[in-house]
Amino acid sequence: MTDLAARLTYACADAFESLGLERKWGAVRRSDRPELADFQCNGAMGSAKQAGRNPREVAAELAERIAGQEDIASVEVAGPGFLNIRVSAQALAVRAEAVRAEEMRGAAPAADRERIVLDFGGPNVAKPMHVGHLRSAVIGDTLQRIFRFLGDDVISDVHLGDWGLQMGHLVSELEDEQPGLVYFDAEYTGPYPDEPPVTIEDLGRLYPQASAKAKSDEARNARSQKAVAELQAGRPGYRALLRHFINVSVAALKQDYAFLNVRFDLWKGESDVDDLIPGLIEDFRKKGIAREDDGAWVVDVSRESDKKEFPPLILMNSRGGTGYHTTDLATVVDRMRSITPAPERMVYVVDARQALHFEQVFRAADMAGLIGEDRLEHIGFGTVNGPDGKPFRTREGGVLRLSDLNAMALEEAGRKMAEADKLPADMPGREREQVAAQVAVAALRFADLQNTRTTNYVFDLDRFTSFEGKTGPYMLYAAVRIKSLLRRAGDEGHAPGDIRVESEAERELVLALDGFGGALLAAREKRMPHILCEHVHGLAQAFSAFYGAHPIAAEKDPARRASRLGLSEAVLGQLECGLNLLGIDVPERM
RNA sequence: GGUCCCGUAGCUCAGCAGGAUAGAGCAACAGAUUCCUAAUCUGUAGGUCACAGGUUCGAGUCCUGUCGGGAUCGCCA
Repeated sequence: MTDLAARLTYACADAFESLGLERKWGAVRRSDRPELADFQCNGAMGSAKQAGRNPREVAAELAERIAGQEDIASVEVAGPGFLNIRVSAQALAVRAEAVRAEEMRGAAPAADRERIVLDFGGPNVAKPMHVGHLRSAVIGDTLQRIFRFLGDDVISDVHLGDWGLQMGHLVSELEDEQPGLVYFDAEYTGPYPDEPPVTIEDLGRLYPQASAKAKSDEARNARSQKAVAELQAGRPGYRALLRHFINVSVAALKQDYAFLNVRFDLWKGESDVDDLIPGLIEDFRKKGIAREDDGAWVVDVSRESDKKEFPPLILMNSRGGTGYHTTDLATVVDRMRSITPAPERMVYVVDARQALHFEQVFRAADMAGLIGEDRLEHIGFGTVNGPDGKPFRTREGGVLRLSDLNAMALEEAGRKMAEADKLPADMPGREREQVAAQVAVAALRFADLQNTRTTNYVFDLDRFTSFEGKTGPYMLYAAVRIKSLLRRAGDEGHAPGDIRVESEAERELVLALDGFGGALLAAREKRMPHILCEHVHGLAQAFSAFYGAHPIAAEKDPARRASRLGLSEAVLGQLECGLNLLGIDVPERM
C-alpha cells in the first residue's frame, strides 16, 4: 500500500483529468497549515490560470469529485483555490498498521529502477584519507543504501587513485630515502619481496615531502613525472612497489571505512584499467576524436553552445603519461564490458570542485560511443570547513586525517556519555565501547548528511556529538527509548495491539510516519540524503511529543495501551530503518 | 577577467515544478519530572529572505543588474 499523500495525489490527478486538465496538477502534499488541514492540493490555481478558468470554481469541482474517497474525512476550498484535505482516523490507523507490518516500513520501491554503478571517486593511495573523504564515503554509502532499498541494482566501487603523478612522487621519494632497494634496480628481474618496504606512516610522510619539493624544484618534479611514466610503461620494480603501496594503503582505508559503516562491492582503482589504455587511445584516434597537440593527445570536448571555456581533455600528455581523465574513460569501458548486464548509469560521488573534469570525461565518453552522456552523473558535494569558513585544517595548518577525526569523535562521544551518566551500572565495558562507537558514528554521519549535499558546512564536533538538537545522538536516543519502552512493556506482559488514532499527538505522529516513502523517493531522485534526515528527525520529534503527551506502557486502559504500544512499534521500525539507511546502527540500550 | 554556486532569525541550516501567517536546531527567556530513559517535552521572543528593478492575481522561489563570499578556468588529482 502506498502512502496517503500518493493516494490523495492519485485521486486528485483523476479529478483533474475528468475536468479536462493535466494530471500533474493533482500533486498533494502535507499542509503547511496543520490547524486547517492534513494535506493540501494547490493545483487548482495553476491549472485554472493556464486554462483561463476561475480557480475557485475549479477547486470546488475538484472537491466534489474527491469528497467520496474512502481516506478522506473532509475537503474544503480555501483562499484563492487551495484544497484542504483532512483524512479519517481510520485511514491513519490503517497506514500505521502498514508501517508496523511491512518490511519497507511504509515505503514502496521506485518505479524507474536502474542498474547503477556508484563510483566513490576514491581516496588517493599516496596519502591517508582526510576530512574531505568523509563526505564522499558517507554520502555515497547512504545513496547506495537508499538506491538498493528502493529497488535499484547497485554496484559500488571505491575506485582508488593509484595511477597518477602521486605514484611517481612516492616512487622517486622512496628511492631518495632508500636507493638500495631492489625495486630500483632496473637490471633486477625478480622476484620481489612479499613484505612491503613501507608502512602507512611512511606513505603519509613521503607524499607531502615529494609534493613540496616538486612545487619549488622543477628537476625534482620531472623525476616524479619520469617515474610515473615508467611505472605506467610497466617497469617491473615500480609495479611491484605500486602493489605494495596499494596493499598497505587499502588495509588502512578499510579500517576508516569500517568505523564509518561504509562498504564497497569493488575495491578497484585507476591502475586496474591500465591494460585498456593503449586500445582506448587507439580507438579515439581511429574515430577521429583525438588529435595531437604539442606532443600530447587531446580530445576537444567544447561545443558551440558552451558559455564557458572547455579545455580539451588530455588523453595522453606530451611525456606519454596518462592522468585520471584517461583512466576514468577506460574504467567506463571496463564497466560496460565486465559487468553484465551492462550498467544503465554511472554515478560519481566526488567533490564538487571536480565538476569540470567530469563534464569533460562525460562528453568524451559520449563522443566515443562508450555510454550516453545522460547516463553519467556527477554527484558533487561541498567542502568540510573549519570555524573560519575555510576548508578544515588542523591547528598546525595541515589537513586532518580521517582516522584522527574518527578517533576524536569516539573520544568526544565517550566523554559526553560519561558526563550524562545514563548507562546502566551493570553494562559491561565492551558494550560501553560499542555504544560509544555507535554514538560517534551517528554523530559524524548525521551531521554530514543533514546538510544539503551541495553546500559547504562548518565542522563542529561539540555540536555534532550533542544529545540535544538535530543530531545523530538525539536520533539514537529517541530510538533507544522506544526499545526500552517496548522491552519493559513486554516484561510486564503488555503486548502491542491494534492501532487506533485518537489524539492530536497520535494524528501528527502517524502523518509523520506517512511521509517516509515520499522522503525516500525524493532523496533518491535528487540524490539528496538530507531529505531523509529531515524525515527521520521529524519522526523522532513527533514521537517525543507523543511520548510526552501520553502514558504508553503505563496507560491503564488495555486497548489504548496496546494501541500506543503498537504505534510505538511502528515508529521504532521506521526510525531504525531510516537510520540504517543513513548508515547508523541503533544500540539496545544507552 | 570568463563561467558556476552561495547570501533566509544572534549562530548553524531547511524551504519541494511561484501559492495561505517563511520553518527547524542551537543560544535566550518562561514553564513541565510523586508516572514508561528530563540525553526529554511545552510555550515565548527573535526575519524589509544581501540590495535594486522586472514577470505574475501572487516571488525566499523565475528573469536582469549591483554588492559581498566561495569554487573553477590544458598537460596535478
